[in-house]
Amino acid sequence: MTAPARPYHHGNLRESLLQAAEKALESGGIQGLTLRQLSRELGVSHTSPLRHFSNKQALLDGLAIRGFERLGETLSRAVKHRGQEFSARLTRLARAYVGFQAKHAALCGLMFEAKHRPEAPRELLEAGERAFSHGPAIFAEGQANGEVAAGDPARLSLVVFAALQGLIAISTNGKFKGVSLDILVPEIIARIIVGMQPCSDER
Amino acid sequence: MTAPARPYHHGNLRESLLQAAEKALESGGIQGLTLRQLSRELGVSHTSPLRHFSNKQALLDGLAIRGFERLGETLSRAVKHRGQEFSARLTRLARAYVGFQAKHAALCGLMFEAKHRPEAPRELLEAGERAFSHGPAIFAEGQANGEVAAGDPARLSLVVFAALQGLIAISTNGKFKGVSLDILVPEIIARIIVGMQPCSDER
DNA sequence: ACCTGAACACCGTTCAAGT
DNA sequence: ACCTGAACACCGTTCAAGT
Repeated sequence: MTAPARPYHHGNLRESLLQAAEKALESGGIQGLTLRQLSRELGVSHTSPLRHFSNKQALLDGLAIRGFERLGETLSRAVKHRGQEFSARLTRLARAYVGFQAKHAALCGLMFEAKHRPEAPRELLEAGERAFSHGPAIFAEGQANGEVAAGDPARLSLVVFAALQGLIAISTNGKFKGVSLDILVPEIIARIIVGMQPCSDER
Repeated sequence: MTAPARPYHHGNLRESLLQAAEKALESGGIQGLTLRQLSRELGVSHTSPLRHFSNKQALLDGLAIRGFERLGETLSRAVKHRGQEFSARLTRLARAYVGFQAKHAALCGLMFEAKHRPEAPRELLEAGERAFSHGPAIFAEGQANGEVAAGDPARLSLVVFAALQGLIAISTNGKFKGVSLDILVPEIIARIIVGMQPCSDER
């Protein structure tokens, strides 16, 4: 029996690179994320990363894909409890989304920038769509319960996520004109939901 | 009479740098924007830019400030006609905002990134606020005409701009799931406006 | 299969010097 | 006041070579 699948000098460099890259991103921004610096930290030669990622952008894409996967898990947990009424679930989802972005600001910036490129790999686009799929899901369930007006759940969900995403983009340091996002998020959700309620008093 | 205020080797390098930088940004993205490359194009030494901007970030900030100023002018033109009804004006404003971002995508990315930094200069933050001031303005006028429900105009405007900003961020290549922003923008505006109309049938 | 080291063509920034 | 040139400490990527 030969030695197990233990690579040459490191453990599994690909995984270590992604972890170190994310740490570097959170602490020093995209500026501090350098293949050579990563190599130094992991004690390998400065060309080793190119064995696992064909270039720097490929590593960034890998980081973005994992980011979307974790975002998806976070949103999934937020909408888990099916017993609640629609507006409560949507607010939980919105808070989870904004919270994730606040916690991983640099990573989220990278995620959307990576997704925007025309040459973005299919895997990345799919990871993004999976992460956002929890929105349409609860809208569809809300419609099934008669809590939400008819319409394409994906489009209804888009309005909410767009508003949240824009709120984050426009705000500075988690605030807009001194008002915390914790306060603005439910306010915005409430305002948008009004336009999505089924017409109980048709005339 | 001595020679007029004609600088040493160039015309006015500061202005030329900003123009060349914006051109480089639009054509090659932030990647292609390099002090040394700019210097080469303008035929000056590679350290000349540092005479006018203390470092690269200062030049990027300058670019962002001008970007916000031009955005403000664009939005100002969009809301000029006071005779129209509120919803038409808001839709024009929204289209102008999305159009500007579509036309100057890389610049807009830079603008918001620059504004997000904790060390962003005061001048930049003020330019940003001025650009967005046209939103609250038409909301206030809409309220004066009885077309919009009561509430802080800045907060009402925020909901709309956040939704637009997020729509741009979430979409890829000007589309979301194959649907053009030209279609989605008025749809979103219409959906949000519903929640802002004054209660004509109070009970 | 995986890693290394020299080499190449770039960067931003500093600093003493020039006109 | 404005610009230059050498120098420093970095980059990403290629490529022949090693185990």
